[in-house]
Amino acid sequence: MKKDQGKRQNEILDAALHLIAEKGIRNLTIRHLSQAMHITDAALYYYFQDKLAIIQALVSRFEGEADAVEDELHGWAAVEAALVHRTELVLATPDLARVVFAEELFQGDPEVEQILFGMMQRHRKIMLRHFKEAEDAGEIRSDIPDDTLFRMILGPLRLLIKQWGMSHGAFDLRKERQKLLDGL
Amino acid sequence: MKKDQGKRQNEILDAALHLIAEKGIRNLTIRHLSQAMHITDAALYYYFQDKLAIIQALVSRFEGEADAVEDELHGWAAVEAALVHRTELVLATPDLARVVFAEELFQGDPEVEQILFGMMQRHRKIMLRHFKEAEDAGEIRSDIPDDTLFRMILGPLRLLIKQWGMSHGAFDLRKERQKLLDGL
DNA sequence: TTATATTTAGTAAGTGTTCACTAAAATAAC
DNA sequence: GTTATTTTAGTGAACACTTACTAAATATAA
Repeated sequence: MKKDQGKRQNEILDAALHLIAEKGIRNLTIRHLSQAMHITDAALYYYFQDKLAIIQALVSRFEGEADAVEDELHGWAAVEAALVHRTELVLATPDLARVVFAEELFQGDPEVEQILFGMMQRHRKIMLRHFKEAEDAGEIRSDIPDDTLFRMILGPLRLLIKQWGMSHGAFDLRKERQKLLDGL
Repeated sequence: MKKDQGKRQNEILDAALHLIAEKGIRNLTIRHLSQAMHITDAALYYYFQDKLAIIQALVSRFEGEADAVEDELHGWAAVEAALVHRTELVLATPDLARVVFAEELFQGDPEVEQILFGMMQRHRKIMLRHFKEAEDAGEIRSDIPDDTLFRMILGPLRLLIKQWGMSHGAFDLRKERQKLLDGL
């Protein structure tokens, strides 16, 4: 169980993500996953301890991708960059669009829920910091509470990505994202 | 199979909603549902043809509640009323908060997906009509495309309700809703 | 040969669903 | 007003199948 496990593990995670994107979390079963990988179900346990480990790895991997923060930017520019980064991430991995903002999918798995919750909190903190900078720089109104501001900016983005995912990429995500940024 | 089936059916739907709100859609099984009702699993089939019928009834019932439209209001007032109505609905049935905007929960059931899609389209049309009226009345900017406007208003509301649901009602939904309306 | 990778063959529990049957209540016939 | 019939609301066992998971044997590659 040594060297190239990581590579194969990633292939498995890709397949897992695809299964979820296709038909929801209920479709992510050991059997389906092994069939998608063209191996036996038992073979999966060579790479992951159990099913939970697969889901956890999936979630963790996403956080790694999502938090490629651009530390050079500040204020409103950083907020914009974050929104752009999210949509680009989704464009690069369309399966993500049907999973990213679907926290309910993992409802019932307390351990996964906790990981997800931690992720959201971290992300929220980063955004709030950017807001503060933007307010100080006079780039945005300062009469709106931070949490409300967070909802007013992230809410539309989430809905946009969700609509795009549900429609299976039926419209131009970049174009709609730009319209949204113009509006905000 | 006649008269007061409706009443018992509704009790079953309440229990079903509760099960979903608790631990996600995976927790809605015939066995769990029958146990929650303190009857046998077989008895459920006295009231519903199959499991799909239960989910369909649940979704349909929600639409009935959600579309209690106030036809007297127009323009921005109607938009505001709609947002208020949604939050009040959620407050009245907190279990809803963990299910309402979680379309992914039903991913994979094509029939349910279609019902849900129809619901969303109808809702969207109603909102767009209100937007048009509000624009004509000069109550809101008219330089933002309708779909973007829809996302900018409904997105934050969805996120707000979702956060409230995930936190199990940890904050004052009415207060946060008001802050949101002030911001918009 | 020795790690690495995968299969075979199985487990116990859970899934939706159907079946034949029943006690009690409401309805109809006499 | 009692008897006969039907409806209501359920039970309990079985069905065919899926779930996550495991131990042991086996093939593949260095």
